[in-house]
Amino acid sequence: MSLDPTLLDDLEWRGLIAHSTDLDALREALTSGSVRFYVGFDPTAPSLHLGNLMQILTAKRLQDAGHTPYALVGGATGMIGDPRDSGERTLNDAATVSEWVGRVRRQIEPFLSFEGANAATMVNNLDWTQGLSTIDFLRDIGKHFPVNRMLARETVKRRLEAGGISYTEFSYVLLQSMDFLSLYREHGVTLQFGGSDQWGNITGGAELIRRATGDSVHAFATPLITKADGTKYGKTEGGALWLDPEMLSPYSFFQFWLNVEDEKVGELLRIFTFLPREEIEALEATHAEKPFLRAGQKALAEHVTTLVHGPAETARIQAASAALFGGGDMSTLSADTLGAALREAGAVTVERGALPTITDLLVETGLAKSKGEARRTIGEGGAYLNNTRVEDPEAVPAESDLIGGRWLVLRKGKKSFKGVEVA
RNA sequence: GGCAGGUUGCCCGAGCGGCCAAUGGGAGCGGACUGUAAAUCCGUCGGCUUUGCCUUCGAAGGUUCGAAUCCUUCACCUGCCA
Repeated sequence: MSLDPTLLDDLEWRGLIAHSTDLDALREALTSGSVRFYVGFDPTAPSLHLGNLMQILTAKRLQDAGHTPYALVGGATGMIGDPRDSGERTLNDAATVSEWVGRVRRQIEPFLSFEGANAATMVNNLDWTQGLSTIDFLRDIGKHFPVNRMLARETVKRRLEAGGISYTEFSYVLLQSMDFLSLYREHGVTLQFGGSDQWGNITGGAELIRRATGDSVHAFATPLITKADGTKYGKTEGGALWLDPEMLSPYSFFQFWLNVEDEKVGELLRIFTFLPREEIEALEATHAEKPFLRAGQKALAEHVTTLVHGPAETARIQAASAALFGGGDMSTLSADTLGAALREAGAVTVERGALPTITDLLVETGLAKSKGEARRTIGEGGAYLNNTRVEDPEAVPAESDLIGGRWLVLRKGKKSFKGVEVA
């Protein structure tokens, strides 16, 4: 595999480097041979999410440019949990963490190539921590960490002000730093990157390597993506923006990208797609001129959904979105088209001849969490059957409402659709 | 270990015996305006068999006609002292 010398320029142009160690030294390393690099993922949930995707794609960019990935899933660090501002984490038990390790691995694998000269390797930090004795850990690792430096870290400072931090989480940085040292010694890994919230842990590792071996290694951090108003990204009605289709339907995933704010489209295209620079700049120009076309959002939704859920699924979602958001008269749609669309959006089946009220249907489809909420939605004028507003909470759909003889399209607000199939 | 303060709905935070399903802000949800945007404005925001009923104010008891509000015990958190 030949090296792509423009890699670092491309990463910088895409805005993927928020912090870094000496960039000139890194550039030198990246152009003189295949650099072994690592990026870590802690199994703190059964699925990875939006923020992790940025790291996965960045790893793929590096591999595509000829460098060698070590993808670390934190079976050990996941047992501890890195400190975050929202306070002390609840510890997960070993069985849970171990199951999540497997799920996270399977999510990462499709993005990397495990063949060829720069094949990727999956590693688990449990492998080099579980046999380590406390005394060895304190002598070999702990000795290199001045507590005054650890206390000065931003997250720790904030936690101390906001009510304290346990020794467990305070020690997290030692574990992650040890990972870098271990991968450096065992595999010759000389570059680590991660999210900017991990920057303290990442530099901790680089510093540990320097103190323990005298060698200097490379690191960079990707930026934290925020909405235009500065708040955190990655929320949908279902919670975080999960990559697992069981936890967030591909349809909702697609919709998330399609609804991205105008100001963020360019940034997200650069970070989350592999489109070349000229194409992204052309999209941005189109977008600036005619924002109402939302060409940027459409390209973004299509490309990212294809990366995560595949081209076939993406095509189905696009057809579904077109059918549901096309407005107008739904009764002209064929039952097949509509059925496919509604299964993407989510659908429930009810028995023919025993149709429940609109209120009950809103609850059954999950559009409303309780009957009270369903009634409220109807009272607010936010409930629609086949694109027609429903005003009576006790209304029952008629046989003549069934599209193609078996489908009802239930909508709450502007964007939430669910199907009801009468069987 | 001692002393003091705290624990209220998704989050923050009022309430300090009846007028409390509980002020206010944020988030969320719906409507209007739009481009399935942003901003703004309006409404809504425990549950139900909904002119009423049921369950909520860290947990369990108690006082009272009546408690989120008073008392007791327990749990957890914070600060100061040791």
